[in-house]
Amino acid sequence: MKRCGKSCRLRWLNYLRPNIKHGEFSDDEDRIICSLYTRIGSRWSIIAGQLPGRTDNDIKNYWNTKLKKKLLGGNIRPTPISPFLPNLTSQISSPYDQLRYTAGDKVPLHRSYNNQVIFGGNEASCSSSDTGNQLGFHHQSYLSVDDETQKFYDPSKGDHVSGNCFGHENPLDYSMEDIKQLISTNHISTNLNFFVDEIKTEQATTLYY
DNA sequence: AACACTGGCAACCGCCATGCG
DNA sequence: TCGCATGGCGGTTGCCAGTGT
Repeated sequence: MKRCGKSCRLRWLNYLRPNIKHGEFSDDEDRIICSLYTRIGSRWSIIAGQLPGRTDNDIKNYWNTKLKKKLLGGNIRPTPISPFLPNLTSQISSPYDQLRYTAGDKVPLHRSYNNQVIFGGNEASCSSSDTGNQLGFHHQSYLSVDDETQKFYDPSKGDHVSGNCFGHENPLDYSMEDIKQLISTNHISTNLNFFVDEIKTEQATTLYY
């Protein structure tokens, strides 16, 4: 057959295997893919795990060829200016982010909340510390999501905070438009990757979930 | 009709992890 | 512990059908 074992295996896994779903993705599947992508980036195998019958390859192709364009209208916009945020005046502390921001720039798509930066569901706290570190914010505390109330919990206040950065009461509630906005910044996976790097190098000291 | 261009998708590549003798 | 085979994964390539000129 002029095929190596690995190639055959791949063919089986991605195409021939029973119960593989071929054809159009449903709106629900779109939503799940988008939601997970904004949270974990291009971890296709994990995303595929949430979509029975879909393979990682399938989802990767779908994202790259259709979904991304569908969401962004084929136009990946440059980082927009968020109306939420104050000007950055603090010192940039991360060499990483010096490539992206300079003092006085505005930070995209994160609402400043008592010097906290918020985005993204349960990752809010890690993202806030991440982004905060990048941008040189000085955090007094972090926000975490309370599993029972599904609200952010601010330890510094000892209280819950309603809503997410898109104004939804449930911090885990995102519309497609929200996700579209998040992705369009082309910023999220970078943030998460940066944070993962911090974990790897043991620079991260606090992680809430 | 012929050619160029584009988009979708299966397949490939390279790297890393794991299992096993 | 080492070396090899295999598996898993994300990024990329190349084929091909459809579309435009």
